[in-house]
Amino acid sequence: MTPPRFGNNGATIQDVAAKAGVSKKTVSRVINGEDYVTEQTAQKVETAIAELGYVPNVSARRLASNRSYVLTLVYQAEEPPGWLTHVIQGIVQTSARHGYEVVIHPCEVEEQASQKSLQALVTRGGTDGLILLPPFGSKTAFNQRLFEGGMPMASIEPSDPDLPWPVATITNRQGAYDMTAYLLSLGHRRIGFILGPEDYSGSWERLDGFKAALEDAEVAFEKALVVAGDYTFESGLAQGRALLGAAILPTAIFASNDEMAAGVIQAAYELGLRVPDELSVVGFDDSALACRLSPPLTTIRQPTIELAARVTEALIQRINGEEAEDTRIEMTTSLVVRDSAATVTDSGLSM
Amino acid sequence: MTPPRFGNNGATIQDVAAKAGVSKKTVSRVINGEDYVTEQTAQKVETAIAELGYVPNVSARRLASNRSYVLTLVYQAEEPPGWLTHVIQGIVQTSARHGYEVVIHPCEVEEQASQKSLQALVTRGGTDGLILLPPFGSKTAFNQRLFEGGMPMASIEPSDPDLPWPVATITNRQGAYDMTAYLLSLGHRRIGFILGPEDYSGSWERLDGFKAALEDAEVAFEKALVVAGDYTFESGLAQGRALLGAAILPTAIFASNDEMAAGVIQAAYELGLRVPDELSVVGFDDSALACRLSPPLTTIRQPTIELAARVTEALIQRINGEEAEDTRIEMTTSLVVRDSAATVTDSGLSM
DNA sequence: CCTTTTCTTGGAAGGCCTGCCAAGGATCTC
DNA sequence: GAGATCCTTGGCAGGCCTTCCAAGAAAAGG
Repeated sequence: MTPPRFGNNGATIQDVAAKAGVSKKTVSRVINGEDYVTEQTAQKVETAIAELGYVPNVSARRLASNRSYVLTLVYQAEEPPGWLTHVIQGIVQTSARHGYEVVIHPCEVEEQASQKSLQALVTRGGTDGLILLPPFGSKTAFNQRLFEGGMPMASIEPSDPDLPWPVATITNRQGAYDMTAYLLSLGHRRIGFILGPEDYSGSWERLDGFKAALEDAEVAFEKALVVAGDYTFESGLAQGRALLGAAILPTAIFASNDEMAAGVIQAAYELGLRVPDELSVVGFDDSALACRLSPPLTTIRQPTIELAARVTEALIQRINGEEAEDTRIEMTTSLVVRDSAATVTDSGLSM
Repeated sequence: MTPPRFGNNGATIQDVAAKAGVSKKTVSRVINGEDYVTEQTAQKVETAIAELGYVPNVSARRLASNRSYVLTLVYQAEEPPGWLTHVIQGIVQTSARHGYEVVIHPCEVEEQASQKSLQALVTRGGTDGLILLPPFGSKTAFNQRLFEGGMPMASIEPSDPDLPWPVATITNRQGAYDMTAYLLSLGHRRIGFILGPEDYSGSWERLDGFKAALEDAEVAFEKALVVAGDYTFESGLAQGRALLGAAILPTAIFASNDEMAAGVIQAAYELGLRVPDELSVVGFDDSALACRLSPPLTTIRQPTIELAARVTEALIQRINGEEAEDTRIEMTTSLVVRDSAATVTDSGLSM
């Protein structure tokens, strides 16, 4: 009936204090790296800690300090972004350095339940900060309420372009511009574009970059070549089929993320179109998928781990009440040329 | 200087008790669903809780009960298994139902540091249970020590076949048998096999199933057709090249996971071999990657979410001191036929 | 009807740490 | 050299919940 115990049957702060011949409070100061402790006293305490193998009890610390030392990662359960594991890496690395743990909180979208569970997590003091992944980084009434209630939060690739909390994003527009310029340099003039979800601001930024590159190259923008996807493989497949079944065929398709690009490659495969000889296909994100496709996907790399690390840093600063240096982090993307795009050829044009 | 606060500025158990006209202890009983509370009293308490919007403070509960209500997921940081997000889903669902939160703990393998951080997590009472993903589910001295120290733990797809703690695995042998039988039914007789990491027991079980199917079909097992990979895409690519560059060509290649199968497909692509017309390629796991490849991969599905859910259930039972019903969970796999394997043809044989 | 068991509640005593305040000593200032 | 200022340490009072124990009420048993 009694629950089993583990750990902290060992030393407590009291034991360390006794061993070092100081007060609990002084030990506490040493542990937390506070000022006003003599080098000598600190030394004694450190020694005692080492000898006893003392590790502070998190629960007690949390209760006393009214902090949880927990950061919560909120993302979509069913369709997590392909870069989730990278994001986690960045967050955990940084969190660990500051003594924070990371709790994961996969949510159902549009779900009352997930709001309730998040609300509960927050009100019971279960977390010190929230990191929101798309599509949660938006100005919903719920988020607004959390923010105004003083909950530190941060977003990676937010849905809304301007949020009052720290935000980390990439140069979506420039990335799309670079990719489009690259395709143009290969001679492509009819380039299909598959848009991301309408409610992500990044989707529009990518479209924007695409348009800008066309304009700069004085290539006419054709509305018929732009179709709407939602960053899923399935939408890429469907829209790929649509683009390749239309009257005027594109010689290249720029899917605005890798998942959709994989869908396009599959659509091409179904139709017996060889990539890149007969159709160039490019993506965006440089997710794990990209180099596993055949042909390996030419795409835009985003420095996800570092992005996550930076935003975590900013969040922790905010938790500590420090004025965050950068409340809007923007990291630059880079073009990764692999094999899925090639110079436009006759066969491509004549199809 | 003072850290910001959020939440639990609201009601405490004391407030609820006052409002309901009972003692704190009685409220506690209601919250924890203990016996010996009248329906009527419980009702009063419930009402008070609802009206005050009371949520118990986790830190206090943790300190008092000497439990953390946290489960920790341990996995490899650099090369997380492709089914990680599914595992997380299963774990979180089940944990949430039991009031547990899930902390992620990506580790470096072979790293003193990760052991230290895990040890710290454990001794300071930061977690009630560990869920180990490969390659951590093994009989290392460190794990043994944790286990003997009374730390509840569980493994998914363990490296060692017999562990003293609960283990969840799939029918690796049967799955590989089924796949091989399927390939044989398509007429393949020279089937290449790419093995997983040597120190995973699952790798050998899969090889075992492969051999058994050959034997049952009275097809000679050729050692030269078995090569060693390590479940990474890169190893699949390398070994795919090796198999396809050898003197006697296989008509099909069975990569023992999807990542490696993707590598083989890429190797075939490089050589201009059409899959499945000239070479059949199959995988194992039915990871997200499988249906995104072109052609979509024929593979073996493992019910990852449910597997994770079941093992989490078992772990929580153990934490609660209940004798776990099943200490070894084995779930059955199923063949998923897509397009990457086809009947063996002349072209394949004559290559 | 009284004793024994079962149910239902309450009270006190912590869990281990940190925040706040105070106090003594050292250092500085003019 | 006396007062002001800083540094360094300690003590106490919680934080909010649970565990343990006790006690009264109700039910059961003889």
